[in-house]
Amino acid sequence: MTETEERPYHHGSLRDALLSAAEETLREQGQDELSLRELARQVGVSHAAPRRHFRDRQALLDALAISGFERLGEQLRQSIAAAEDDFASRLRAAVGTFVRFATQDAALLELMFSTKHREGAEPVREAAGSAFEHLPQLIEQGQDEGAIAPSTSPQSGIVLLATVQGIATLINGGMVEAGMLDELTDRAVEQFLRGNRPD
Amino acid sequence: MTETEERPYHHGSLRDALLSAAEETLREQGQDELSLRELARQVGVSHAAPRRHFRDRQALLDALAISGFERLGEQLRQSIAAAEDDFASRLRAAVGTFVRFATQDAALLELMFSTKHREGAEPVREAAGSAFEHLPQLIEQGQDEGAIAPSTSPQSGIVLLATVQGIATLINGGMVEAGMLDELTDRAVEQFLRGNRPD
DNA sequence: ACCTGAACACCGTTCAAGT
DNA sequence: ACCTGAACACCGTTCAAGT
Repeated sequence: MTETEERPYHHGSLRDALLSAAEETLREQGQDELSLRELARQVGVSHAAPRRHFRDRQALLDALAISGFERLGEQLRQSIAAAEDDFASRLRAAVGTFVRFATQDAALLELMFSTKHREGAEPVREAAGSAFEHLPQLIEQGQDEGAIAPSTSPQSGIVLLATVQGIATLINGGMVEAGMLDELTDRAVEQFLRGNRPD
Repeated sequence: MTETEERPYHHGSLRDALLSAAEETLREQGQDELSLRELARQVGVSHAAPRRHFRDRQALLDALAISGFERLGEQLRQSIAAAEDDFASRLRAAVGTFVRFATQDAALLELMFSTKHREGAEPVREAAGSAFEHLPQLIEQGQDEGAIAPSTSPQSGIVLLATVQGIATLINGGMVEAGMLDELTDRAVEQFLRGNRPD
């Protein structure tokens, strides 16, 4: 739909053009179908041009993961800000946002949490850290409100995060019916609240 | 280490030979490094020979995922059988087994729960179902023992499953330090038990 | 600085042909 | 039935050269 319009690149924003073409391909075709040469073709440059901006295919994938975390972080921030001020409302909003993001962009989720950027991809992990940076504060708020026990460690937040990621993965992989999404996430939140409630 | 011994194949067990070579490559090099041609070379047949047993690369990946689920299911069965008879012991044993499997074979875990076999890979999902088939019974046992509430639905089990998968994914992807593994899984189990306890 | 074109080594997949 | 060898179209990556 946005292929051969007027080519506003050729000099300006090759990097961005490649990235957004890649996002689209990732969403619609999956990671295996993502080819540097094909992207170059779509964007209208030679196959060697992307090299200036991404040293290799993995660098492109890393960049996609990073922009994914940035987008997710932004959405989390917004949904928390838009929710009621109490802990439970904010938590539910954040979890809902994450799970929606994760199931709407399955291939991207997979890429973001992939094994690939294990070594040498510090930036990806930093981006992941930033996306979830408000989580500890949220836990604190819950403790201050008395919604969860003061003994609740920040690691309980990580466990909840893992749960949501896992639910999305099970659904994206087809191991669990998509219709169960809401029920499972609701249950996960309830379990978290009950499992960490005071006294 | 098992490359060029005496080649006991050439007729017999090409399929098995390819599969086990693939498992090794997957574990040591990752999915991207997995090439049909290279496997054929390792096993000592022409590059077109694998075609007889795997119609394409995806079929090989599916077969790897299936054998992964079979192995995981077997390990789960054994660890449950070897544990004390009470619900909590069995649950902890099963969760520990899953998490160990998942972190020792990161690339395989990723493949097993991947988006790839979404359409047309019924066998993979069946294998996944078999691997976790004892989970509902385990939940029932917990209810019978009064360890968890009678209202606990089987879906709580899925949530726990998702949690463990998620923890492994976070660690395998380097987003969480590997040293936190035990702490996180313990916390996940405790939260599950507290979140579903009776009364 | 940014891009091109040719070149290299490697894929997955297909197909006629061999045993 | 099972495997081979050649062929096709496609990669990622590199590098000298152009503007």
